[in-house]
Amino acid sequence: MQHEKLNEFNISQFQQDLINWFKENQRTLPWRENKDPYRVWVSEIMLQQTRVDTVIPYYLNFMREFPTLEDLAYAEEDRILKAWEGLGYYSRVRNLQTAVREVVEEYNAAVPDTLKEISALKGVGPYTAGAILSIAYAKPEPAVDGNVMRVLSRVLEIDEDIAKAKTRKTFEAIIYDLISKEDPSSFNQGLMELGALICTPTSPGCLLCPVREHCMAYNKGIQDTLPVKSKKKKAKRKLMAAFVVKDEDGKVLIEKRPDKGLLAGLWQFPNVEVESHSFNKEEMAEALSLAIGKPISIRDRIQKVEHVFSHIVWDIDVYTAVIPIKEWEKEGQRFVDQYQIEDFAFPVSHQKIIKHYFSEAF
DNA sequence: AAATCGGGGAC
DNA sequence: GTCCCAGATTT
Repeated sequence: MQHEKLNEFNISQFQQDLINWFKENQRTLPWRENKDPYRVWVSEIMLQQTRVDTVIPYYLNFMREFPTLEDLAYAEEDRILKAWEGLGYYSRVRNLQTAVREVVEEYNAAVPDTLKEISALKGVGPYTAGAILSIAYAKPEPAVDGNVMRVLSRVLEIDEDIAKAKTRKTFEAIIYDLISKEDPSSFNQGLMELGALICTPTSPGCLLCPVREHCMAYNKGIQDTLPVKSKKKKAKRKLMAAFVVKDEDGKVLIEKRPDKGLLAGLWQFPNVEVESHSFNKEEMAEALSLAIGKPISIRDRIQKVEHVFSHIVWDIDVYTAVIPIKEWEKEGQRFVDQYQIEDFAFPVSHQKIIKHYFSEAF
């Protein structure tokens, strides 16, 4: 039994109009050069919650560094994180490597082509599984992302809240009936490309839309009221103190973040959360001692950094400190100069500190 | 079901 | 400032 939303809907004509438009108007993108499952996979992970224009240079560099599944499987963690530096959601690349290693070991380096097997891989959720299966293996599986929910909410006048997790299942159920069995790749990519180029979040270009005739929202003139999406609450502010600790050679102390949680595995300057930003040298010295496990006195406050995440805002005061004698370098800590520091992956917030510190004569 | 997990670009 | 982006995982 077909989904009720598709009664009186011309499915085959919709498929044809969408696929023809996609074939004529799709952008030339590096991951569309061929259908190599590994290349498709990497692109889909990078594209999660990330714009095409942002991904392109990262994708080109990543495929140059890790051209094959095996290259990625055997790479060191600091190298893959460096390749991901600035892209955000860093667990994506750690999960990708975990999954690639499983494919090498369990599937003889061939990306599995069944929903059950591919969905079991780390970091491969419902969207990514459908995207790889349809694009690389021509399997008629739905790949429901934000674009698809926006486009179909308008075409079929669906007013479920797309911010709710279960709403994705509604669209998946519809797409099983709607998807082209002859060309599921162009169908899925066509929906996404349409969302990116025409059926945009604000002021959709309906007059240029290839499926305008099929669109219930357009025919009612209510395309601007869809999709329905509840708002998320705003980020919480955290006051931080970060420290550039310099040794007698002018090298600075960096440390590796824990392998779980926010910015896992990236490198940073020692830092702590503070109650307030009053510049009190004794207070800050105590905070620094807590951060690196050594008593050291503060020299100056040199910079203020504000960094906005989705759910947190870091308000960082940056201090310098000098140690007279270099006497330690514990596990997960390094003293590096301004050239060595380039080999380590830093969160953007601390890249701002590097840039400022090494461009001035402190 | 809600929170966590980055960063940037468009408005 | 707000929204949202080819989402997945954890709580």
